[in-house]
Amino acid sequence: MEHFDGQEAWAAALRAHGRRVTKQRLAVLAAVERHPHSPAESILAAARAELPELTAQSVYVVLGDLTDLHMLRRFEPPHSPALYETRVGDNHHHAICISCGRVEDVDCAVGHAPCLTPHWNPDAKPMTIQIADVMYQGICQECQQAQQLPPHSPSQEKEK
Amino acid sequence: MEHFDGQEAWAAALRAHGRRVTKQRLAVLAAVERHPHSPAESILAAARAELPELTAQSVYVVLGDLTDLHMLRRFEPPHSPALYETRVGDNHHHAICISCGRVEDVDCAVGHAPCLTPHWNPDAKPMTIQIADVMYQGICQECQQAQQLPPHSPSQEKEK
DNA sequence: GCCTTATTGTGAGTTAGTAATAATAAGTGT
DNA sequence: ACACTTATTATTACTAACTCACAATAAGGC
Repeated sequence: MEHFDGQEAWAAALRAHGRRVTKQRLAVLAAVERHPHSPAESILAAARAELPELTAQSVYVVLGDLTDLHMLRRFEPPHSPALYETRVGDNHHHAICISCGRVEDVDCAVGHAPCLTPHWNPDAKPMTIQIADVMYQGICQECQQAQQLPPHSPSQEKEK
Repeated sequence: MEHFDGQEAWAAALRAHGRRVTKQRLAVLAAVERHPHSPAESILAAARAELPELTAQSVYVVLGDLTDLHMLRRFEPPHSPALYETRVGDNHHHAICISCGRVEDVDCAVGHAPCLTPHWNPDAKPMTIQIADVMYQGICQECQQAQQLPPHSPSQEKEK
């Protein structure tokens, strides 16, 4: 298997954050890396491929802790459980298809980090902004085509 | 009571959308208008002030339907139930204090609707974007001050 | 290898909803 | 004003996605 270097990199990052290196954490990190934008349940399923005795509660605990450490990023699309990814620190955004739920990464829209300087209303008390989570919601090309098909030639290209 | 005109305006809007004008819907709309950025539970409590027999399930149904009609706007901050507001159609954003949960409205950052044109990665399939939900997360001034107090003069200004 | 304490597992409990159906009442026509 | 049709609401389950308390286990320093 070629996941030795990834393994080591994650282990080093964990130690750097003062965390013990456990197979549960490594399995979760590997699963998130292989399946970006996944909910806890899918991460559990993926991680169990290499660590069958892993429990759901451990996944929740590990995901929460690693998110607090900023080793993982968590975001919550509307009408969806929380999703996780390993791409952190670059202030990128997400586009979600409201029809099929597919998620795409989108680079920060306005250069570096202008998203972090909102225009406050005169009467608002400004906050110190740490992150700007931008969630684009729309319809992906596939779902658009599926909807535009004439009503009497249905359910043929819906497959994947 | 001076909520006659508001009452009538909501009633007209409901009719315009082909919905019947019920006291439940009017109570929910009035409650959301008076308590912007509120979760379903708070809206229920507020609406019951004028309509005690209203049920939680009705509030969920009404909120969902009115949101679909775009008479209400719904957003889901992280670690929070969905919040509702009557300010719709102006593509404004929200800033949430990660410490106390307070929510502020923020006008659209870059003029009119540039938030609606993300920069797609070369290999991504662009979606047709309908809304861009921008969620600024930071720390409000009050929470900031509370945190910066020296550790040995605690819990005095936390009260509201 | 042993020992301390972080980490994980076990099992129950909670929040924020959704779903199915029966009861009610808005608005239309008379 | 009255009846009637059907949207709307109430009632009652039921579920998803977590959270919490505590017992069992195992990392990593000695």
